[in-house]
Amino acid sequence: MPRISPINGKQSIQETEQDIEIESIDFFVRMMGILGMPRSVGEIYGLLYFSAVPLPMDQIVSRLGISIGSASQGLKTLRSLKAVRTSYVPGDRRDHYLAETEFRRLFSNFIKEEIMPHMESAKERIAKMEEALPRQDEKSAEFYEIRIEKLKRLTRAGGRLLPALAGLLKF
Amino acid sequence: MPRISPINGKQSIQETEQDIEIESIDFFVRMMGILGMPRSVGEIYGLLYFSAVPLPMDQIVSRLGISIGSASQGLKTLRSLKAVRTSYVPGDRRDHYLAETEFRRLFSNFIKEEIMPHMESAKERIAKMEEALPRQDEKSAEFYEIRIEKLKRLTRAGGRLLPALAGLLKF
DNA sequence: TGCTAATTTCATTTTTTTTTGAAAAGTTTG
DNA sequence: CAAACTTTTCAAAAAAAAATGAAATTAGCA
Repeated sequence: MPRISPINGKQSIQETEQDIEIESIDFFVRMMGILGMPRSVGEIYGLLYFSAVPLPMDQIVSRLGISIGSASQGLKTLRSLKAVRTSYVPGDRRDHYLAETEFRRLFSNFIKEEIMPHMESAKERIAKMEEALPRQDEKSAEFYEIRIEKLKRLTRAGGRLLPALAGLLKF
Repeated sequence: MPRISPINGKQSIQETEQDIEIESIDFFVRMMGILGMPRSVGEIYGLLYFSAVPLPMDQIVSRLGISIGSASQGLKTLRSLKAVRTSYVPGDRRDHYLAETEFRRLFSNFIKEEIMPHMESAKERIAKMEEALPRQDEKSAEFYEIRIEKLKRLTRAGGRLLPALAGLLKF
């Protein structure tokens, strides 16, 4: 989305801020994409990340040109990830949103909420495989046992490593 | 997908193997899902993971009930991730596929191929933000600088941590 | 080289996900 | 408590992603 520059090449402060905003939205749309989040969620976070003041939902809607449904849903997702929080603005009955910018906390939350539940169900499925196994005593049993053991090690390692990961984010 | 058991409660070896296969496919479909891979890719890997012998594509197609297009495309993806490799079977002109079961290697590849390129483009986008910034010298400039600095630390930390991650998988 | 089996490609179809917008529900304040 | 404003919900529409299958391509073999 390249914007039209003034003829003299000098940009106003508002234009500079808009440029950063656009790049920020672009940045987080892709980041959230990697994490499997819809576009609108990235857009909202990207807008809030470079906003010096908390923004109410209708501002998010008009600045991003998305529907109020998307905005409401996107903010709900971001709240559940603790990626945004509301801040009270005196004399205004609307909720105002602020981006959580401590990535360490964000990741730790993401792993806990979005990844760890999968690890749990993975363990259950491995247990089912083991149930299916023990009755046989022929040569092929060993092959299956080894493969199952590998899966167990994987989930064990994942279960330990992932929660520790956010802690490694030293920055 | 519960299967019909024989009346006497005893399962044949083939049935046991089918059970494990089904659980394996289920397991990897979800795993791959977390990593943003389509269902068919998980199915193929799950089938191959518990196959003692390398399987040709047409077996994959008939056993999973997927189209040859999906199978071909899925195997292509898995090959590019080095999650499967072909093995030569004398007297058969078809390619036979085998699952790579060393998860450490798999993750290292996945991070290198699928994640790191995004980190690169993230750095480029941050650079663009910085270009947009320096001209201004008012109080708000500091706010933007701090936020940009945070993004830089994030990508720097990510760029170091992620490639090291597979190495931490001690199992 | 020509024949055939195996695989890839890709336009189309199907399925899934995301967005929209309007109605319903909830809140605040005079 | 009722009017005005804000937010949520959810059925329908739109968009995006994945699967299909048939044609095109490639590779093995006689």
